Amino acid sequence: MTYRLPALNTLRAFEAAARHLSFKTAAGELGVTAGAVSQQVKKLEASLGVPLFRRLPHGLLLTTAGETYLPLITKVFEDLTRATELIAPDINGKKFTVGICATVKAMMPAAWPRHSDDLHHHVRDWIETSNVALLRDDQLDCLIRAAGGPYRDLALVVIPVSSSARNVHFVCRPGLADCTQSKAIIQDLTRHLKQSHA
Amino acid sequence: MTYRLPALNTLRAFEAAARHLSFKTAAGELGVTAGAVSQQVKKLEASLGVPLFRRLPHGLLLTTAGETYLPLITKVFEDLTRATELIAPDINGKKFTVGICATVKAMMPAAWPRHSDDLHHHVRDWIETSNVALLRDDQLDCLIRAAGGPYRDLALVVIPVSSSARNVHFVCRPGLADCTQSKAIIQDLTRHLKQSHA
DNA sequence: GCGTAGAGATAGAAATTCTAAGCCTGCAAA
DNA sequence: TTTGCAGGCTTAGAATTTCTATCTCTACGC
Repeated sequence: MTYRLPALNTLRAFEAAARHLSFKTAAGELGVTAGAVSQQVKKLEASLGVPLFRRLPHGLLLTTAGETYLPLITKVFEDLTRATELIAPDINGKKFTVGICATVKAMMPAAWPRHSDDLHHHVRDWIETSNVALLRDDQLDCLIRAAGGPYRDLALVVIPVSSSARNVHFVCRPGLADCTQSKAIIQDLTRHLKQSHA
Repeated sequence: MTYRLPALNTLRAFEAAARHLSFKTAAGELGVTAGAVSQQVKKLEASLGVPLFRRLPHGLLLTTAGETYLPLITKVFEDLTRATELIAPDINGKKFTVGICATVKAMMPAAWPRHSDDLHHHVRDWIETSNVALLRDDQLDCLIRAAGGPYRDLALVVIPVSSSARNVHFVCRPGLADCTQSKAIIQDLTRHLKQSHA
């Protein structure tokens, strides 16, 4: 039972690019540069012997083959995600360890995050720091800090702060940018920052 | 829609190792060393946070998690193979370009392979050569030659030849070792060699 | 006991993948 | 028309990942 498959990582690039019809956007989702996605897709097309995209000067279109392939590949990734969650719930479900810098902490209501609706479902620990390196070591799942950067290969969500204060940055590894935990934290953060500085 | 998945190539290693309950055999199937498979599997287990195998001094057992995971992952690879064949039939179906060395050619009946049952379904071209390098360039899909080697990262099927003659080697890239084409060629070769040298 | 088979660790080599530039094309606003 | 931009392509070299080669260790069978 030998499978003759294209390189698996190229499929990841294809799937994201095809969903967004853009190498650049896909690159953002995957946390790499557009050139990397372009190369991966080209490699996939070469190994299949079939073009998957039509490159237009301004964007992408799927070929018929790509059109056929996309939903099948998406389903494969969904199945894979489900299978993985089944045996390793932690991979998507584990509570976050969150870093937060003193500046932002000072901007929040005194009782936060203790009084936040259901943040405790998503967060295990709060650590006062602004050290981005901890994200790369997996010592933190995300970091909330005053605007800074650049963060290179990390994902950034800018949380707008009205009035004079500097914006707040939510930084994490790209894969974690829109998981449940990140979304919950960002939403709560946004709401409180709006109230405090209205 | 960001998937949080383990590294995809590690799944390939897990799937093969779990099917064979052996890193060594899996390594053969994948065309790498056992150490490489061991490392990939360890990486997968680390990223899942769950052990998939119990390592015994003489072999492997699946843990409950591994037991659950295997059929799901196998199905993913099957789906992937089907999807890929759908848009790129060539990837599994293309006819082989076969190299055969003069020595072996001389051992075969004069009319071979012309008179072989249905080898023409599987072979596009026959080229007289014994140059293994052509396999790596994809100029050949497989090579039939007098015993030699080692072939390093290539797969080898030894075709036993009775009596005094040297064995015959069927060499190809690992992924092609047991696809339809290879099997058909090996079977036909074996039958004729047995007849010629009985 | 002794030989062997298979898994684990590790250092260095090999291969893959990513980035960083610069290029090119067409759209859109001035 | 010109200028700015957005997005894809290409390429060299850097960074990272993966593989090999070696050696060690444990149990099994003779």
